[in-house]
Amino acid sequence: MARSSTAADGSPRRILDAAIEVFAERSFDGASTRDIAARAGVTQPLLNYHFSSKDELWHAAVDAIFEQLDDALRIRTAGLRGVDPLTTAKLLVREFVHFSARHPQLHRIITGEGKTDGERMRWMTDRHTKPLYEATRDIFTPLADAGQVVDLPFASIYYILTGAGPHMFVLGPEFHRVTGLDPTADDVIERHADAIIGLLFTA
Amino acid sequence: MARSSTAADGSPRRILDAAIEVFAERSFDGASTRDIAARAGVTQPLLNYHFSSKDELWHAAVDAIFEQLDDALRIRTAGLRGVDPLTTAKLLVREFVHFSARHPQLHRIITGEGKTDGERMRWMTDRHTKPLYEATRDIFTPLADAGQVVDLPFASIYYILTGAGPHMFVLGPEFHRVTGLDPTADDVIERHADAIIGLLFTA
DNA sequence: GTCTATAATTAGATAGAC
DNA sequence: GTCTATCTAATTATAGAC
Repeated sequence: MARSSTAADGSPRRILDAAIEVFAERSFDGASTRDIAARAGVTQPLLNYHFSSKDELWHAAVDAIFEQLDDALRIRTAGLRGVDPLTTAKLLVREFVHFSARHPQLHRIITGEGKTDGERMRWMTDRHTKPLYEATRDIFTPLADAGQVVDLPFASIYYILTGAGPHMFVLGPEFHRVTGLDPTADDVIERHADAIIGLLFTA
Repeated sequence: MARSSTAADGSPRRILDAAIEVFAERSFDGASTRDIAARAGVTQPLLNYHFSSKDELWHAAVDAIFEQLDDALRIRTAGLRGVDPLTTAKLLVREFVHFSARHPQLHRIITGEGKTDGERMRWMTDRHTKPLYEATRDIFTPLADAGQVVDLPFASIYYILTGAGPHMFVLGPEFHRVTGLDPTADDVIERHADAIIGLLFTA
């Protein structure tokens, strides 16, 4: 079991949590190590002590946020042995929407890096995004064969799910200003999960 | 009629086009005015001559890219007087997906700024995003009343459309690496537009 | 209108005390 | 393990020649 952390641990953990926040908000170039250090309550050179460079800190932060997603999805499926694949898939999609609402940092980082073909994008894609894509495909393919999922190529389904699911939370401040709704409110999150599930599943 | 530009004009226009590119790729903080100047083929102080600061250049770039969207949508609806509202709405959604594919910069900038509650986010939302939201709502509301649109609150529909529609193009490099598909290929774009329309409209 | 040169600030990283 | 002090490089913006 891995630390999901809400802070409280030692300096490395607090630095990592602050790094996730700042990298998500400002992207890699815009994030300053001084800002990260300030939010972690430590001085800036301490980041170089625990993580040897800004680049390595970024990699560690991305590992940590993806690990939090993996944990959330794994916990959701644990002890679901007898449940049918369709119900399991819907529960996973619901958990994914909930996670995106509670941790908009993940998709903020993904959209910050996935748009340019650089070293960081390739590392993140090979290590995290592609395995997630393939695991999701393995769950959806039998359902699609059984006609229980909307009839679209899986690539479309995946990018519709990961686009539509987190978007209102990624743009939380904008969403609130435009609609007057609170993207952190339980009923808004639940209704959005219902909407995504209703769109993607046909059974 | 406004310049849609593919470059070729004077320095201010070339600087603006380069600024859209770089702000989209690296977000505001990560974009350097030297990089923008280099891509525009001018020296860095010239940006301050034409646009007085990096901040003003950003505002001008955002106005320009939203103007390009407005132009594309306006041209699409021009001379569509006799066409019924449902067909018009579908054509607009299709045009929106096409625009997002050809100009992923727009939603790269939106996701870069809409995630933090700052001065730029508020300006962009009040001036561009909210009016677009309201115009879209005016088109969808009568269709929803007639049962021709999926039965969801409009806020959900809008953030599903603007999340799912552009996402594979915003993450173009990642999408290509994960799926092997080319997000600039005409058939990929067309099929994605079909998918979005199929999901949102019930008639 | 566009350039070169440069000022003022801030970035990431290192040295060394404790 | 954490700090203060500081180095070097890169940032935005300005001054002034042409």
